[in-house]
Amino acid sequence: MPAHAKRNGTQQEARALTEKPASRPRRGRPPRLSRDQIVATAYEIVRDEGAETLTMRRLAQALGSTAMAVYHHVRDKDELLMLILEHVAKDLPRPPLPEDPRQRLTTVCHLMFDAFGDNPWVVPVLARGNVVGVSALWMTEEILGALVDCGLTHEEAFWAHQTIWYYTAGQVLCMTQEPGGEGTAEDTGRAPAHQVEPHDGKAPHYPEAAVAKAAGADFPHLVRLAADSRDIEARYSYGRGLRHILEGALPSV
Amino acid sequence: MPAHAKRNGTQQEARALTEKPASRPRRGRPPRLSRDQIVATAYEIVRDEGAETLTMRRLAQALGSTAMAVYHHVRDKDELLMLILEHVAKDLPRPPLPEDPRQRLTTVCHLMFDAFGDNPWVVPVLARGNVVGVSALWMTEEILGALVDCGLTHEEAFWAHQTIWYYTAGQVLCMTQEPGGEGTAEDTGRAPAHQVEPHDGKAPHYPEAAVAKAAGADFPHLVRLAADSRDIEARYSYGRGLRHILEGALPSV
DNA sequence: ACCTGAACACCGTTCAAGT
DNA sequence: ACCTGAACACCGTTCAAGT
Repeated sequence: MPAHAKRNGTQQEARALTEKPASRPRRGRPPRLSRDQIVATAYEIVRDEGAETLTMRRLAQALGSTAMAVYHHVRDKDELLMLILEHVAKDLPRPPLPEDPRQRLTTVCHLMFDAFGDNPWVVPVLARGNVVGVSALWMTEEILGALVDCGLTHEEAFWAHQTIWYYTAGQVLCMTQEPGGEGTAEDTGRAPAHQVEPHDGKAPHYPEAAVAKAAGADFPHLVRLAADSRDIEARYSYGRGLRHILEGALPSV
Repeated sequence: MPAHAKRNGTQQEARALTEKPASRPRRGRPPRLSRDQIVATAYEIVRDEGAETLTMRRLAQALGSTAMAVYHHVRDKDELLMLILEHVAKDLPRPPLPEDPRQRLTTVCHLMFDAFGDNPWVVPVLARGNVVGVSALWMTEEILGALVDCGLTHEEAFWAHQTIWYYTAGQVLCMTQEPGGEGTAEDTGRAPAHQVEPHDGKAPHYPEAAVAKAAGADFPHLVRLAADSRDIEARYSYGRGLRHILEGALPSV
């Protein structure tokens, strides 16, 4: 008994019936799925529901097709992820950049950070390193160029770029921690067990949790920090860390 | 923290069947598995074969038991990971630290980075944020303390710590990219398809791959970098990025 | 109390077959 | 050429039962 025998009858047909130019006579069955359609739908899933909910079966269902039909257009899930990556990189805004190299630097870095903030799932994909988002390469080029224009050698520019990249990637990855599912306002009823009880409505904050755990030990700075770590963290930003890096990496004005 | 909140409400006492006379009379079957044993074995798997090979079934097999036996000692896989984390944090070296706060800072940061280098799998676990390795908390404390001793306010110290942490986490996460399986010297026979051909024996390097992909575009700095990016990268290090951050974050001497 | 085996609801992917 | 369904080799976890 196939569990999914019932189809969602009227789904999205007529969507990709763009004109066939009639030039090339195709043989065989006309395609009902296209790479672009697959990537667009996969992107919507990833954007709306997070990268971890993207499975081949889930995608197929959204396409009104089967998991294996997707494999006819895409080699495997890795390639699919790479295609989604390209899809978002392509549409990234590329505003005019300031002349001053130092301002250009911080502008591009913030563009990069914001792009990741909108698509945090790309960072783990990028960090795996076997993938290059061609359409976002201009950012790397601009950063390197601006660093050189600030007076660094090419070697120093690469090093500074590495540091900036690690910092950016690390921050995006660490910000993508909370699942934030549907249980926001409603208690799920699960016992907290060894987990620290949330201070109020929010999830346990790192310094608070740390201090609570290290009850016995003598960690004055941690304790002091835990007191108002939320406020202090609210005043931290990507720009602050970036300023530190640039002030240390660039020749002083 | 309740942790053992579900105490024995059914305190039936003093029935004597198979007396374990001497000390505490245990009832029921004597345990053949212990939490410590489970954690130690799990750590060995993770250390020797990588975090992604750790599955409950694999662990049970290494223990000569079944997957479900493990669940009697450990709530779920998340708790298991946290226990392994504690296990390695506990054995971290804690050498005497230099008096000078600035030297202390770089020393502790390098200790942290090296610890992660030996156990890169912990960074994704830590980045999920719902876990605190109590036994490694002294590093956070030392970093905060040293930053304050360098003249920062507590707020500034926290910010600098955030930047250092993001940088460190990012670098460890990005270094953990290559699977490095068994196909090192032998061609697997798979077609490279759209993937860039390795330059020599090694995996395609980021700038090389990037330039190869962006064939048409005009990216002079990237091209220039690709020429000898391997050598330049070899001269980059954690210390270099850290120095930039600290020079920008600390008051100038 | 501690452990077992079967089973559930998934996953990515291969394969042989249908149109 | 394009799509389908069944099947393989996995996952984490629940459940009822054994000792």
